[in-house]
Amino acid sequence: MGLRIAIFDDNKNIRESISMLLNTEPDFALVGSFGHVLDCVRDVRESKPDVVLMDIEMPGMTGIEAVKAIKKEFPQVQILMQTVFEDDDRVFDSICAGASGYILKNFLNTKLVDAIRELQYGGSPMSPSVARKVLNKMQSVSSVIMPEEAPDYHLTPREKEVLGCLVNGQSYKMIAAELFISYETVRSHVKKIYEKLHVASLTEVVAKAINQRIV
Amino acid sequence: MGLRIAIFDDNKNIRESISMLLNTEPDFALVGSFGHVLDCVRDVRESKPDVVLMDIEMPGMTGIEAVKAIKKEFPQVQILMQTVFEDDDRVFDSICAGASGYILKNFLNTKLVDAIRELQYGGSPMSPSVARKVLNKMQSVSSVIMPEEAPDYHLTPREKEVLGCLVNGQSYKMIAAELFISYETVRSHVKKIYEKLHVASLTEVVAKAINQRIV
DNA sequence: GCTACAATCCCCGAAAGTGGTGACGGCTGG
DNA sequence: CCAGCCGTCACCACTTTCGGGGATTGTAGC
Repeated sequence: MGLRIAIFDDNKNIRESISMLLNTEPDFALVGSFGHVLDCVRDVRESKPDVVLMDIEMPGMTGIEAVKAIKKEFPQVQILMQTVFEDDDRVFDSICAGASGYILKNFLNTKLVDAIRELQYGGSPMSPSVARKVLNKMQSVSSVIMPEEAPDYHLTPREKEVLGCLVNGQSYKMIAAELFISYETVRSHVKKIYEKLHVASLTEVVAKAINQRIV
Repeated sequence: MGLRIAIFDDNKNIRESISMLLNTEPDFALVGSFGHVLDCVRDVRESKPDVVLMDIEMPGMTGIEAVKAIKKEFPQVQILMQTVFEDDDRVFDSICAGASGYILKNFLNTKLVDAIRELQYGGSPMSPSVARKVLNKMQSVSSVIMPEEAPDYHLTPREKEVLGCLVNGQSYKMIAAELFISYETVRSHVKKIYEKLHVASLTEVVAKAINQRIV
């Protein structure tokens, strides 16, 4: 049984080149070749490919949106992006959209078959230069998702509970009702929280709590 | 001029194997070979490598911490992680720590020299299987850093400015002073913001603004 | 020229939050 | 057993925010 492959590329010559490349591999079956992505979901549904080659620069809907749409309907489809540029943001966006590999058009001839094989075996082919961009992006966002050791403010469990309600935008009254305590008690907790977080207003508390992931 | 390389690996045999591998390349210079990372910063300072090969499994300080320490002092040093496992989390942690490449020990013989060359040229060598793990991680965190399509609330520039001050915990008075407008004007803007964000209190505004990165 | 809207300003009454101070029971560790 | 902390509640005086109005200027678009 062969590997079913579909191409999306607005350049007819490239589609034909790829087609010829794939023909050299006996177990590769080209099941679709499309010049635009406007009907990409339907195209994929009908051609049922295992692997999709997607040009990142496409007229109409961009290749990245197409990836999103296809991945949403057919999560198991492996998508290999092909592009002439190594644009940082688009590499990143493609990955977030669900692309599994990234190949430069300059290297289609020499690398395409290998790349597809890698996809087949569960890898993510990408050139080291693209990988570098991915890593850079990753490092730049790691500070966002890991907000350098959050200082411990020694909040008691109850205080954390109140804090959680605050960041949900609840008023003292609402919190009192939810926690089955009096309005004044909520105030007491909030006052303690103010002291411990060294702030003086609700907005500061909420901002600090969210930014430092105390919630 | 050659490329200066240092090795950190607790296995003496591996260090020697690598040493021999590197010797086959005339422009590679092994400037350090260390069995532990306890003095890694000092070792790097003294041996001044361009590229560091770091074993991820090390006694005492872990290789990942070592990467962090080295990168902090010498950000320009390229670090290639080597490991026997393709552990998702550690791959991810290494990248966040600042590693630039990832190579499996099984493939040291065939890939090491190529990998170092890639590093030299500004790439990030990694096997497709490792790349896949990186991509997976990336996709899983993308939802955190891009919290489901941020709707556009059509805030005017001025409103965004006020909103920015709010999430900094400033009171209306302080904002008025900072933006050189009257207290009442600040109120007007805030009222508009309330309408547009469909909220009814400052805390909700702050929470929404931060969580949806409107700031 | 008219409309739309951003940006500025104003007032009032009601609601919510802030700061300080004090108090009570319960539980824990020295 | 007593000091210390958590969690609970209360009162007072004060500031700030909220939710309705309404008003003016200027600018951009039809």
